[in-house]
Amino acid sequence: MTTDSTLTPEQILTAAEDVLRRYGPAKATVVDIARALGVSHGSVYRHFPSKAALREAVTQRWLDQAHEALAAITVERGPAPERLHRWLATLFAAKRRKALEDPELFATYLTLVGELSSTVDAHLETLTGQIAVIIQDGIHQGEFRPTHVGTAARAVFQATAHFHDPVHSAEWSGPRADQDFDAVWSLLLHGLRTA
Amino acid sequence: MTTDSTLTPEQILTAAEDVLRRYGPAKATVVDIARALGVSHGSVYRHFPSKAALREAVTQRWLDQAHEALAAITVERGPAPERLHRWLATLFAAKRRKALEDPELFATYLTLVGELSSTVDAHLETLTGQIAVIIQDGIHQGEFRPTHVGTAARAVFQATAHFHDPVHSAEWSGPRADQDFDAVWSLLLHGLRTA
DNA sequence: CGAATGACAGATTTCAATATCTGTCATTCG
DNA sequence: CGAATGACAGATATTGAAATCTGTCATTCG
Repeated sequence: MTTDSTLTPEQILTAAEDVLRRYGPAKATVVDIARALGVSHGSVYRHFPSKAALREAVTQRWLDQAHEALAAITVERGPAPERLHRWLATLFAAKRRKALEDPELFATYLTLVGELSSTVDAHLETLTGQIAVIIQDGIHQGEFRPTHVGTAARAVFQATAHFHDPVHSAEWSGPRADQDFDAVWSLLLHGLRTA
Repeated sequence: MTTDSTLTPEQILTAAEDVLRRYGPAKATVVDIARALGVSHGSVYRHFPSKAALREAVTQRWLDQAHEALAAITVERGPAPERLHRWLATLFAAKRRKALEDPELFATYLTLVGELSSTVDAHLETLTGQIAVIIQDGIHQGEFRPTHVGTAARAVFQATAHFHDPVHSAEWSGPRADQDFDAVWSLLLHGLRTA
């Protein structure tokens, strides 16, 4: 049922997302969210200890959904170089799409990045972990030079940070961005490959 | 003479730098700068058309001075790989040093980056141009694979952006930063080298 | 005559009063 | 008895009036 008699965290999260989209991260209040649900704002605090925790949960869910395609690529069996390229291109495209289609929630995410780094750090570790898996596969396949995969994964992530880092989202428009990404990718690919 | 009877742009820039350092970019006013010089604020407007132009000139001068060592490395004759590494390390170190030693002027620069991109773009073009020169030398020396030097230079600059981009200056502390830079450099070096 | 001044209008910033919000909790509701 | 309420205190945000600043220009100064 969509209109259950008891209030669930998921319902609150969805309502919060709507309110965030409508009012933006600066204006959205817990009272607004409670009003959207037809309950008192005290009830919201039964499920989330603070507004910050609620915002964090919204962002977490939004981020997980935005990145779900990446996990799939990670566990594929094909050639690692192609998979790594596709993984990075997908990450880049997902961030760009979200920034354009859902600017209010993207702004919320950007705010979160600035104030609460632990959630973001965890996410970044998940992402570099996925890169590490693909690089490991590439080494097994004989496509990539054997190296410390963790170090290499961090390097690949940071070298492409300019293209997926939300703080640079303003520079992601235009065809130049894709050209630039290809140029960096080309360099990284040669760097990872066996001699 | 330090206390000439006529007001020169250089005097204004130096006074502006002092005021900026003392009050920070948000509080410093043209009236403050004029007071520091013992003149009316109208006089300042004889030499600079606007406050924005004055701030831009201050940042320009500060940036030029911060990067002067880079131009020297560019025109050296030694092996390109070592020079490129040193060039990048110098850029990284210079940014980091300025951020720590001169936080108020660094904040001014950061403000400028956000609002007036043309000056910054010009600076960035100068820097990528220098990278291109070194890569070109490397190709001549047979150290680097022949490629479009402009494209490769942009790629190198963007792949290392995370380490010299002022908006990420908060992440430049600790030994992790140097390790990460080395890992990215290693990847880029292999990518540039001849097979 | 060129360089500097200071009064001025409009734009921006400050500041304090007011309103709203966050988070708590004793109480009510089912 | 657990879930929801709404009144409350302290923190934060909004607002509008006053102060300050930016940029101009007719005038003065050397």
